[in-house]
Amino acid sequence: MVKTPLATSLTDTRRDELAARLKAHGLRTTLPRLMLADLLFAQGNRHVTAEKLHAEARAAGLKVSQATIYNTLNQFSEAGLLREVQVDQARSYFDTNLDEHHHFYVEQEGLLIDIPQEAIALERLPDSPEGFAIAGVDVVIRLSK
Amino acid sequence: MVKTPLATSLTDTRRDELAARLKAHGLRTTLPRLMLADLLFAQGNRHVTAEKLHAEARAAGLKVSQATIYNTLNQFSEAGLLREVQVDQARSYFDTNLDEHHHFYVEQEGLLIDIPQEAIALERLPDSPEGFAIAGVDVVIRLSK
DNA sequence: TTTATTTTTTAGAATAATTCTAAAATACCT
DNA sequence: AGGTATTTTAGAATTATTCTAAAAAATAAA
Repeated sequence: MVKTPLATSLTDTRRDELAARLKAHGLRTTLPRLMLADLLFAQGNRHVTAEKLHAEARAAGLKVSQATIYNTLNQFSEAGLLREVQVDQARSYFDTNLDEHHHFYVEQEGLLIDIPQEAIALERLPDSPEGFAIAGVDVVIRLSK
Repeated sequence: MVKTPLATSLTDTRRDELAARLKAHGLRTTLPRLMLADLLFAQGNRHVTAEKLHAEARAAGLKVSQATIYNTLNQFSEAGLLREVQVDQARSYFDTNLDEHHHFYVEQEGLLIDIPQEAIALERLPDSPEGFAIAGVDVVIRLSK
């Protein structure tokens, strides 16, 4: 008899999909990773902080430690399942949208909104200083009420 | 007899200039502020972290506490003498260049380089979401070797 | 399937940047 | 100079994140 702690909340198909995705990115399939992946990837693109994801996980009945949240977010980022967004030096935000794109950020509410790359015409770009290559171009449009 | 601890490193003219600048921005003239302002504004535009400024201050012979460095950087920012730049969530950077402009950032070296606003053609900008106004547009070009 | 090996998870301590606190020092006003 | 408000300070407190070393779980081997 197999113990199914709460993986019940995932259908078999869903679990298989997510497991395949983890494996494809070199990550072992574990219950915390499956559940966190489900929270992250179930509902279109999202932006989360470690704290928010932890709260969601607990709300969903997953008893997972803070350290695992951080480990998972970092591993997912390194594996290319998430991307870290730099908008607030106080908190790290992780974005499930892997396309090149930009962001609106409402600091007062910690709210991040995607801007598709095509929505901004970044015509001219200055030459990089000697010996450096462009690793990425991030546009953040800061909003206030 | 007046004690002149080390304000000696500032000429009278320089001290008066800086004092006027502080006053114009609603800040009292104190020795720490004068000396830090001198470090910040003496040599064209600069980017500093609290730690770097503290090191410079001590190297210049100013015995100033860490708390004062933070207070001063924050006050100068609020007063509009500095602008905080968001490129690294681990550290706060402060920029003496108040013009609207953008940045190259070399994460590995903690190196920030200004890009004049005109050097980037930000043609189309998307409409802000209902009820929000644009507070600023920041472009960060991340560089690597 | 049992066993051995490697990877994960975890609680809690550790770290690092920054802020807070309340007391001593300094600046400014009259 | 004297009185009041503002600054500075040392050190404690806070917060996000990482580290540690041990227990748990996953894969590989037998």
